[in-house]
Amino acid sequence: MEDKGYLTPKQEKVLRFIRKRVGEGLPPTIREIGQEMGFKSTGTVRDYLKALIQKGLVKRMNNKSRAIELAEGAAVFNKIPIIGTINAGKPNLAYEEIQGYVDADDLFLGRLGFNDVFALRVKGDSMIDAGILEGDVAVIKKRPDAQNNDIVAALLDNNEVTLKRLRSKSGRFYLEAANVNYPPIFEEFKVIGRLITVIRKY
Amino acid sequence: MEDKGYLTPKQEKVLRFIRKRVGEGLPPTIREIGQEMGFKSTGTVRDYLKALIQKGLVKRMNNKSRAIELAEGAAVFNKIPIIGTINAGKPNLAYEEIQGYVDADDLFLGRLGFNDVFALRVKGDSMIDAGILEGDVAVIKKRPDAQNNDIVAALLDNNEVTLKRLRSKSGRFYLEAANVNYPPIFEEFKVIGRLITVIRKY
DNA sequence: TTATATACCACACATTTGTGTGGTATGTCA
DNA sequence: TGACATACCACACAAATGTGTGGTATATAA
Repeated sequence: MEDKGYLTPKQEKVLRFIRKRVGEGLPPTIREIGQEMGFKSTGTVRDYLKALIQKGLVKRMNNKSRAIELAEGAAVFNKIPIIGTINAGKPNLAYEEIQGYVDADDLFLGRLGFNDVFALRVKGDSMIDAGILEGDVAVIKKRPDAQNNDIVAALLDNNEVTLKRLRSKSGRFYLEAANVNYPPIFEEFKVIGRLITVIRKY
Repeated sequence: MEDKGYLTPKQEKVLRFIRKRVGEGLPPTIREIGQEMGFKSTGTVRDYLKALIQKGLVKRMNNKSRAIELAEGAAVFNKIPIIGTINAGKPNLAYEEIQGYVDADDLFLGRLGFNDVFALRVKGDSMIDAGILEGDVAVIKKRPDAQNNDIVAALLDNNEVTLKRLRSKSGRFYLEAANVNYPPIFEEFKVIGRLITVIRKY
């Protein structure tokens, strides 16, 4: 199960094909894989699938057509390359040095359930020193284990929501803006969720 | 084809089920749809599919199992609710006032092709005043129509990449950091792409 | 009344698809 | 040499799945 080990070139090619097809919305049949790979026997494809299952990259359901699922680590659709780390301070990285790939979905939400997640569009500048600007989308995970120093969405007494950093001083929690022009909030509040992602589109 | 018109409640339910299954990676068979809907005949399901195809919401390939595709406008997986606008300045919005939904994929990349897009992880603090922090993922669209004031990924003479704001002064382009501690860059450079999205995970 | 449309069911049939058994050829290890 | 693994092929069979024809019941319009 955990023996991901090395994949042979052909095993990799099979996996890539499965990924592509799953990404397109229609997993391949055994014969379709065989055709893609140039195999003339369904048995051969099954051997490859067995190997991929063995290595924990793929799951299957029996007696169901196209029922091929990418296992945890292999579910990488919507891949975009990460071409290294850009240095926003002093440039220091060569171009086109692809470090790997990220799954767009993964990058966005990770493997959270979508049920506990919602998004808010940020208005105002009270979190500007934390790099959160007006217009950004703040993705919040509900009922989380929010801790001191986390940025949280909080419900205030007047039934309004605000995004602030959760702080505690001498045992008491309060909300702190990331902007010196805004005073801390000491009134009653309830933490709705914790900020897990910020997305900004230009 | 364009007669989306209204869907009957059952047609909507069928469409929802297809969406769900496609989102899960395995489109349903005709019989699976029938079972979900309580239909006892495959013919009934085919009538419904025909209606959905007629209305331009679904596409199919013949003689292929599970070959149901969501047409353009219907492909909305990964929906997360937007519960209004959060005010990071002064709280002013009621909780649970769902404004609508966004498609996670859409939020992330919009409807761009993935081919011209890549990501960089930001290092350093030269763009901090633009709300771009160390560790953020910068999504770049290649060979774009970069204009003055756009934030761009630029290739410098020494073959290194940097993220800066593109500026022009008296007809000449240069790169400007968003941090007073960094001087503008006047040396030779080539714009690789334009910053379209910033993602930060906490 | 007839005609037409909607909303289903029954069921036979063809095709697609998955399963299972067994085979050949090649190479490696002992 | 024998034992074993890898990498394939052939092919029969069963199960899943899509297709096609025709039926019933209900409502609506002409």
